[in-house]
Amino acid sequence: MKILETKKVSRLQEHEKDHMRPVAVISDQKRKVVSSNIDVPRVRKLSEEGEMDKVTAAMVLTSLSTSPLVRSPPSAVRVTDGGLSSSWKDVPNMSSSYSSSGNWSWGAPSDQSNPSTPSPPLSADSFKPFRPSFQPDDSIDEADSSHLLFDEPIPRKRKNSMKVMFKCLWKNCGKVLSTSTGIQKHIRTIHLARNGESDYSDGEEDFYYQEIKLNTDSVAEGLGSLSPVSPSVASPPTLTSLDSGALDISTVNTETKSTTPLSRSAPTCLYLVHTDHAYQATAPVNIPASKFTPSSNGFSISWQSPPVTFTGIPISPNHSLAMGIKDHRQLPLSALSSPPRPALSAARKIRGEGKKCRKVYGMENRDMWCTACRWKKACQRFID
DNA sequence: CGTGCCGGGCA
DNA sequence: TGCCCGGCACG
Ligand SMILES: [Zn+2]
Repeated sequence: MKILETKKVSRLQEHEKDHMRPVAVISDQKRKVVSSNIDVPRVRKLSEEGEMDKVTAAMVLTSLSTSPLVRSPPSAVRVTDGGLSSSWKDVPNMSSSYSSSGNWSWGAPSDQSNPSTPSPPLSADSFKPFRPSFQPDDSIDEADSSHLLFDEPIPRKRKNSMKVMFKCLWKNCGKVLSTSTGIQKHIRTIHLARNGESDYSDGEEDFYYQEIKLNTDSVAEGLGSLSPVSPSVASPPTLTSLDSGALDISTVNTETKSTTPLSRSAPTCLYLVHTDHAYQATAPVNIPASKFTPSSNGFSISWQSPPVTFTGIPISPNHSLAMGIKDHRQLPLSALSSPPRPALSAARKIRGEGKKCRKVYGMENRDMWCTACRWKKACQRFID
């Protein structure tokens, strides 16, 4: 233990690059190392409510993917407090199943949880009793038989040929594109009505599409299951009709389009769930999430909710991506005739899209990564 | 170039 | 077994 600290200290000192940094704020308890002289006041103003509920709302939206009712919001995009007008009964969440499957002991044997949760300020505490008017007999999935995630014993095994697509989760839109940027642009322009700015992406689109992986072998069946609506998804022979340019064609969701600018941020009020992915390190179990509908094959929904930074590290609230408007065309050649291609995905992993602990918390807050990330293993907090 | 993470090394 | 790092793939 001593040595550990010393080691760490040495490392830090070596790199001592972050002098005035809110770094070790949390790591005090156990390894107070350098924190002795840093001593961050640890102020936490819960000022950014706006950010918060926006995020949460987005999360909710994500969860109820294809919500039954649509009805545009009566008014007041977001009630100040408490006034949330019920409506959406409940949110069937996605499969957040993560049962320490063999590997390392993610369980976090009830340790870290210090009196003052080192975790991000707004953590386990705010466990809101969401679901305002909830009928017990209704929904919430029937079979709560915790079907475990991966069908295979070894989840982390690279599948041979997997193709990853992105499906729009908007109400009646089921568009499927093959590139994340494509789907993002689609969502931005079509659903979020961000038409004005060509490409100004705040992370919001991330919540409205889902990354699906389908085996190239059984492409047909895969698509069939996950595209109940939207005729355009039929998926032409090879790749889908990917193309950022011509996406506004085809299935233009009527209501969303017609409801004028208000339609953006469709989810409206109902920002309460606040799932707050309690990360396994501190708060052992739960992540308020029921199961994903036990339909056919369960593909992984990319949930993830950016934990709303804190301390002032910018991470990525609105990173002004400085991309030119360059034409950016899809090189057509690549699709056809690609003998030496397949090896690409076969060899290694496909690199999950979602931000992992490292990017979220940053190098400086390394102590609040999940153990896996700290050890450069597959992240367990933000699975994808 | 930064990031995710597998394989492997060290205690 | 816990912890960490080299290094590689990938965007
Ligand atoms: Zn992680």
